[in-house]
Amino acid sequence: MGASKSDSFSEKHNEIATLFKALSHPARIAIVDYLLSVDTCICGDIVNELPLAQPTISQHLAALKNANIIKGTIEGTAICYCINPDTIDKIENHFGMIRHKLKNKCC
Amino acid sequence: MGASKSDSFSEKHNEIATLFKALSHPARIAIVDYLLSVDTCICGDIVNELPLAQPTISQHLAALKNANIIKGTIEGTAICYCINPDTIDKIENHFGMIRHKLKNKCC
DNA sequence: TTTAAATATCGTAATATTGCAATATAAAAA
DNA sequence: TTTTTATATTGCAATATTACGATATTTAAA
Repeated sequence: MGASKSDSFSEKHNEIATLFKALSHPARIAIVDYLLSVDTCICGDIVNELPLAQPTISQHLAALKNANIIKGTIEGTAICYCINPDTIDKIENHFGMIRHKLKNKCC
Repeated sequence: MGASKSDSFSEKHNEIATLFKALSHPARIAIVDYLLSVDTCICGDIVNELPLAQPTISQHLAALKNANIIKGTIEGTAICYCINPDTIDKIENHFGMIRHKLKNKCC
């Protein structure tokens, strides 16, 4: 074996793990950070911001898009990307739950 | 190639990505969830809670421990695990930053 | 000291991820 | 229509992750 036994875990646990996996690479964190660092959605020019080849960045963008962490809108030959606040909410809510449960604990 | 080019990214981005990577597997989410579901720290018996073999769980626990997400204390032959609130804080702060930056945006 | 228990480590096979060159696609500009 | 620009896809090599049987380690109990 070697494949992740995702069938053995709850839908919820798989969903949260998938979101974290999308954020588990420094290039994808850097992309999110960059999208947040500018005032508007970014059309093109993400490739120039990172030390990776264009196909690699395209893959990372696809991973973020697939997890609904970013949204892309076609704008001519370019694509405008921005953060999807709904997904950020989802992750924050998970930590809210953790925080709440931690309140009742000793450690 | 194939290795992650972590040298090309900032310390900060690598650190955050490492935390998310530790949480990017459903088994590890399930472990965190279980540790939160009981009132006290858990000594032993994590193995019985998950549909994975003991060495596999040991590996997942090591991954969580390595990322400082959980802490383990030796208690006889067993080990008592609990969540490390400081690391949860660190992740929450990151989302606080994201949330703050999102406030000024259009999407 | 021997035995039992809980957990860790080793070795290894299966699978997934990362990265990029080459190439394809799609839309605007010339 | 041809060219240019921006992004996606394919194919493949390098590396990382996941899982578990076998075995080692460690400590308590007998």
